[in-house]
Amino acid sequence: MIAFKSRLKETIHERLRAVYPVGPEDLDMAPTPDPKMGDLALTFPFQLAKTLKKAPRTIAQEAAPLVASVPGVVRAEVAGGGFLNLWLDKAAVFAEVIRLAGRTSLAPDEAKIVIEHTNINPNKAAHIGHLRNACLGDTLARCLRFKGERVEVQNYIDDTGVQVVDVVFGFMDLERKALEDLERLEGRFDHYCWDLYARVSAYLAEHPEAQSRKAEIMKRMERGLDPEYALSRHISRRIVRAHLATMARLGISYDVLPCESTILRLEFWDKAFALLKERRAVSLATEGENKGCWVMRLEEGEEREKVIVRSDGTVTYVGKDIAYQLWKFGLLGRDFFYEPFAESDGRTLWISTDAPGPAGGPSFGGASKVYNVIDTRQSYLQKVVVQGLRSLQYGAQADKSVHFSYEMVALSPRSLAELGYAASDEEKGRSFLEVSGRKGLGVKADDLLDRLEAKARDEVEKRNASLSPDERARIAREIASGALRYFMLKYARNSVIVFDFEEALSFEGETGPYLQYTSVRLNSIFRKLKERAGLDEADIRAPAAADLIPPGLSDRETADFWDLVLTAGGLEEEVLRSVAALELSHLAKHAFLLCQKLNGYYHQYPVLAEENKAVKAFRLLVIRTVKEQLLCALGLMGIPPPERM
RNA sequence: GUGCCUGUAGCUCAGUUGGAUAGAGCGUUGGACUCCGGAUCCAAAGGUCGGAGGUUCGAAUCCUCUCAGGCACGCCA
Repeated sequence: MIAFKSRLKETIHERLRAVYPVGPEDLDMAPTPDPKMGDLALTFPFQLAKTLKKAPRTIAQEAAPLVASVPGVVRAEVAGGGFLNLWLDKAAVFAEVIRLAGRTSLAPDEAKIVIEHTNINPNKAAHIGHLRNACLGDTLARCLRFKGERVEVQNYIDDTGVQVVDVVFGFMDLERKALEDLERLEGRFDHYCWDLYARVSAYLAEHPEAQSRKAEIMKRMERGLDPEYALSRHISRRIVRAHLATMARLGISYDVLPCESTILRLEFWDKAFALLKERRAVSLATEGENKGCWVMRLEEGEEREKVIVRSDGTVTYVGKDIAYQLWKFGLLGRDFFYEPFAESDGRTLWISTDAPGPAGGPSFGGASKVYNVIDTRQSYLQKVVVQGLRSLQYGAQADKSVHFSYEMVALSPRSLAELGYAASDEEKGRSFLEVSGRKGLGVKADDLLDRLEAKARDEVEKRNASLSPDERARIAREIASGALRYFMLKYARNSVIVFDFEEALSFEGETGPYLQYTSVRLNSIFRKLKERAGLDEADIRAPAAADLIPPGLSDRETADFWDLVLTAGGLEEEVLRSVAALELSHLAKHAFLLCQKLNGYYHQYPVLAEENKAVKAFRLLVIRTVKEQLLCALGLMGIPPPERM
């Protein structure tokens, strides 16, 4: 459809260019507000009115005959103050949509794209905020792959001491547990640490003197001394596995897990630091409050500078991030070593190590474009990182460093009550509250998924009692996953999601299960088709373009069919728009709209009961084609389509 | 204080980069053929797009001012 439209645009431009001073830029083709007014509206008469000193309407009238004879256009008419509206050749468009249904004619723009997402600190369970990150990142990856891009997904693991030291402290001092005790702990380990982490935070607030003990643990961890080091290693690795399991419930997976500990041990920073000094991107502050630090001057604003290396010689977070970003682009001249960490669907997930393993390991990074999926609160730091690249004269890479930012997931007062959280007076006055790991305040990803699954299981049981319990459980998992993924995608990224259980647990209206239900209903039609007529869905053949639309189809049905097919054909365009704006809610809304139209269509026009054979075949072809587009859209959003539900 | 983001129906949100009569979902009210599944469909009610100026053929969208809310600005990560 996108190819069809660009061919159309090219031809129109060629015709107009002969007569008017129009560039391809002036030639926007927008949908009309009402299908009665045609399919596409050209607005160039307005743009030309000034230079030609003619009324837009006159220009439109003159241009109409030029445009009306373009292949694919059946009619052109002037409307309003100077719009030139086009009616498209329905059969030709339908034929194109059938040909490309579920596929794409798009081509890649990049040699290789790296997407970094999820990035949960390995000290506690994943919560709803992390889910938003992972759903956005995974959907972006799917969209880019659909477009034909080569995509590598990285999940960065900050496994250094600072992240896990609180939990180590908790196990050692508050719980008096040794490594063997941890290994024997059953149940969800990350959930256990969630509670422990909150307890430690509360304890440290009450007992400031314990800070020195925590510092001591930290030191021993950094020196690799047991039992502290062994404990921290056990905790972080086990929690990473728990996070992976949580994300797997949503169909989210990764190619590689680069670890901060490896970045340090392989001295990525030293290499980056040498580069920064060599190219004078950082300088040693000799006076002022940053005396003794290596700082980077920030371009924008007044003379602000950011500390990159502290006066004690250690590197800050931003410094490490610059090194990591350089590596992603293959600019560091160094690589990690890798070893297998897990297997899923026959694919190996690799984790970075500091020592070479058996020969023939993979290699990662070296991208031409990098997306970092990180919430908007880190905008400032991401800007500094990009500026670091620019200061190193890697302007091209700086331009291709994209911060995919999004707003946080916060908790509604109702959710707080449901979680049993006692809000302070100050907190009570607010319309939402931020998730806080320190306070143990938040909705754990697994808990939410569990609740969704339980609810879905009830519903499935009501409707599909004849299915086996295993089957029902599988369907419930798919519904839970679809509900959650759609929920995370439907909001624009700059909108704070004020999390509310009732909304998140809804299966009606604009929800994932609604989309899934649409595809299930279609399955049902095709299942019955097979039973009654022995005809398989895949065997529905499209006639030649001239015979696609049966003669005598009512005007109303023609209009409804056309609306549906135009929407279905717009998927590619919608994906491009979503990726360009990093606004994946476009894709979500589009899929929802498609379902609304599809549901309305087959409700109004019975398929199997239709007696006119030509009309019946036509309707079958329509819903089969649209279903393929719908499945494609669901796949892009990672929403599983159950066979029944 | 500086920077970024947000303000649209009772509630939660869209609004195709400036297009024609501002749209969904939830909630409310009223309806749906022994029909392919009611997690569905149809209909009604509900709006000075925070406010005031400006830019032009045309503004929810762009510019200025202003009000309200959120976030960020560390030798934490």
